Amino acid sequence: MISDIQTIQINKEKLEKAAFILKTVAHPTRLAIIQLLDHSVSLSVNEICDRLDCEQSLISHHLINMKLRGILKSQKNGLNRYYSLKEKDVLNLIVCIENCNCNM
Amino acid sequence: MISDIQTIQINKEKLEKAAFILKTVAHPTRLAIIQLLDHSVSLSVNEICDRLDCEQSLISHHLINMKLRGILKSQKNGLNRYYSLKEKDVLNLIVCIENCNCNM
DNA sequence: TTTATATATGAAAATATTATCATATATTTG
DNA sequence: CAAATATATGATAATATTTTCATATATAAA
Repeated sequence: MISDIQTIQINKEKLEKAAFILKTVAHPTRLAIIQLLDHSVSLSVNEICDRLDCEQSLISHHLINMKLRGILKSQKNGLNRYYSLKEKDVLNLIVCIENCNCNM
Repeated sequence: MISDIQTIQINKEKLEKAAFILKTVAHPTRLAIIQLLDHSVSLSVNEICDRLDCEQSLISHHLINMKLRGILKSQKNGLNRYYSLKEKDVLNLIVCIENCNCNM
């Protein structure tokens, strides 16, 4: 089938999913968490709080949110819960943006 | 200098910029606009409205916003204003997400 | 110069996200 | 078991984003 130049199929559902992932990542603190986790196997909530100099509850909310959205996974060990990247793929996003010359 | 495993330098300003670009793109309608523009040299506001079945003023807001943030550029011709991608690089973001298996 | 058309603007309303705080829960240790 | 510690939870407040609507502006055409 010859596709009409004017007719680009926009898959609404796909775009919504994409936007959803992007939104999850589009926050300085959450990007920072992703970077931290990229450099270690896993980190406890408190370790992340310390490194980012950020309040426990706020970090917890972010972590749970990112886990819920499929970007992180976690594992409990004693008192601690260790979070890690579930999808290393998200790191590509960060590389993309860094290479993106959107001049601001 | 030997870098400490524990000490990953998080560049706050850089992350804020990255989050800013990501936020700009993290919206279904705006992703759709980017896709449309990727497939044509440029499109007028009305053309975009029609294709996305979306109200003029809303699209206009989105377009102006994306232009302001360095993702689009525009050119006026008579009554129309034609928008186009300023940075083809942003398309990589979309490819990244599509390849990202964040399971949701 | 009136009329029609395309786009922009700006305020207000609707909605979503993020941060804060107080406290709950779970686990470990003494 | 009581105390200490790590994390989670949930309500609320603070902010930010998105949508809507009414209208302004600019250009073209009759």
